[in-house]
Amino acid sequence: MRKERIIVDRLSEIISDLGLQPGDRLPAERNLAPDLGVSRNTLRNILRMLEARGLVNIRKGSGTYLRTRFMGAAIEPLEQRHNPHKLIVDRFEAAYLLLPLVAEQSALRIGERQLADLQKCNVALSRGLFSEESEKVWSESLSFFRLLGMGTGNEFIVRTVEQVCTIDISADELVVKLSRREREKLFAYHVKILHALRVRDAEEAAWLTQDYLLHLAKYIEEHEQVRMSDLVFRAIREREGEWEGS
Amino acid sequence: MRKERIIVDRLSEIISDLGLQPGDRLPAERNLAPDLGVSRNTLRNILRMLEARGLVNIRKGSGTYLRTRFMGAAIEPLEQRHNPHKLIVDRFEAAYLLLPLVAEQSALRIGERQLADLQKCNVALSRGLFSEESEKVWSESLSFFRLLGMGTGNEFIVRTVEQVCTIDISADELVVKLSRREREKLFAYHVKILHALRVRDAEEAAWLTQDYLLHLAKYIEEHEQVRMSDLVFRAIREREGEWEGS
DNA sequence: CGTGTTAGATTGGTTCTACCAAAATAGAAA
DNA sequence: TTTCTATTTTGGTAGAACCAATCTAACACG
Repeated sequence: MRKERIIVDRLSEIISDLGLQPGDRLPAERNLAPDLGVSRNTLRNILRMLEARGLVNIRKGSGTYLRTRFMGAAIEPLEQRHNPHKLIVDRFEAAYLLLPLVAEQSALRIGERQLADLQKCNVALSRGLFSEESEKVWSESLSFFRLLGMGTGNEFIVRTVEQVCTIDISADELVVKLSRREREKLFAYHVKILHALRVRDAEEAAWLTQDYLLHLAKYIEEHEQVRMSDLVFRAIREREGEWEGS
Repeated sequence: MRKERIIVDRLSEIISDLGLQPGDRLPAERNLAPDLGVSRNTLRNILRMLEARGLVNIRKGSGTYLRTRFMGAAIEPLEQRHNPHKLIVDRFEAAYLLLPLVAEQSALRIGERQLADLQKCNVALSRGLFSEESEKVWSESLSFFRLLGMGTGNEFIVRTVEQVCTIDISADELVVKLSRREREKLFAYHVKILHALRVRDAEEAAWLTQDYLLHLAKYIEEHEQVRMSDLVFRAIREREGEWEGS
């Protein structure tokens, strides 16, 4: 993935040399590829990636158009990792902030079919509980929140959830190993959240989602020597008291 | 984009026919491509897209591994556009929900350099106010919020803001024409938001951001015959009272 | 028997060339 | 001027050849 970064940097230079503004068309692939020292095919992969991130706008037969001049900056955060765990820390912070809102809206609008999908997802999860491949379980758990996002029916919210709920194995991302007991605990949240959605209790759904995330974050802090962001850290400490009671 | 959907569906069938579970390796690209009736090249693009969305896990020299069995559902929402304005409606709703939180966090952590970037952005905006190219002004306005997102230093939040603040010209997206007076009004928000960031007033930054969005949403409702989502619609009506006073 | 090494096969990644399809453009005809 | 058509430009797909990381299994050694 490092190679792509170099190419995007070169591309940024070219864009800035040409003085391209948002909305302008950038050179055709056939001309651009040699300048970057890669094949057209590889360039296309990169442009597709940039399109997925909304930095560029590809129109068949017409050209590829620049959407924002802050291109380097958009890729930049990918390497500011002073902390090797920055990815997972950022992920949890973003999830802590955004997912409860998503759950709240989802509770208000989710349809029967989507509730059924969530049900299926939970069933798959519960089966996974008895296997020892914790990685799979975690990945199904992410699917649950993806489906939750779809419940809102809002395309942009779905995309946001996708971003937050997608672990990038190709990066050096932490793979969390969960104990059996912990898996059961977390699964209980899934059940409760689904129930809250069914009875349209938006507030409860949001609260449970946040609780789930904080619980998981605390577990990771303890077992993987990861220090969460201040925001999440404080939120965990605040809620710990309530957990004691249960 | 419709073709990709069909192929992903076929792929889902194959996966289910083979009884593949999350974690299993799916057939090699060379074997899979013919079964799907596409070239290996095209298949690779699709697999890359699925990887970006976290549905599969590609390992060079080893194979492509399935991560979740909910594959078809992940592509679905992209085509439910009964309402031609659904894109902009969804966009405003997502922005209304998410951006205030982003502004709040940004106010707490944004650095001097990034504040300077925002300042530059505002200067560019104010210059644009006197030209008649309202489209570009709007695009700079989006840059403002992009930079705001970067102020949080959280990679995932940045990506989220990118999604929400990026208009997709290739889709049939509405291009908003703003009157001179309206542009000045909206620009005033930029100045106020930047000031709030400078003095680290998180609450004020969040409130102003929300206000800005609702103001703009109301304008679009009136001038473009767009009916915003219920959530945004109600929020506008609630806040209208406060606007009267000013 | 166990273990480390190595050669070959497998698999994703890249390059190259040719061609297809949508879009933009220029020029002829009305 | 407007409208239509032919041409050019541009992104999209196809298929073959080759590179590089990985895995596999046979082999040699202790």
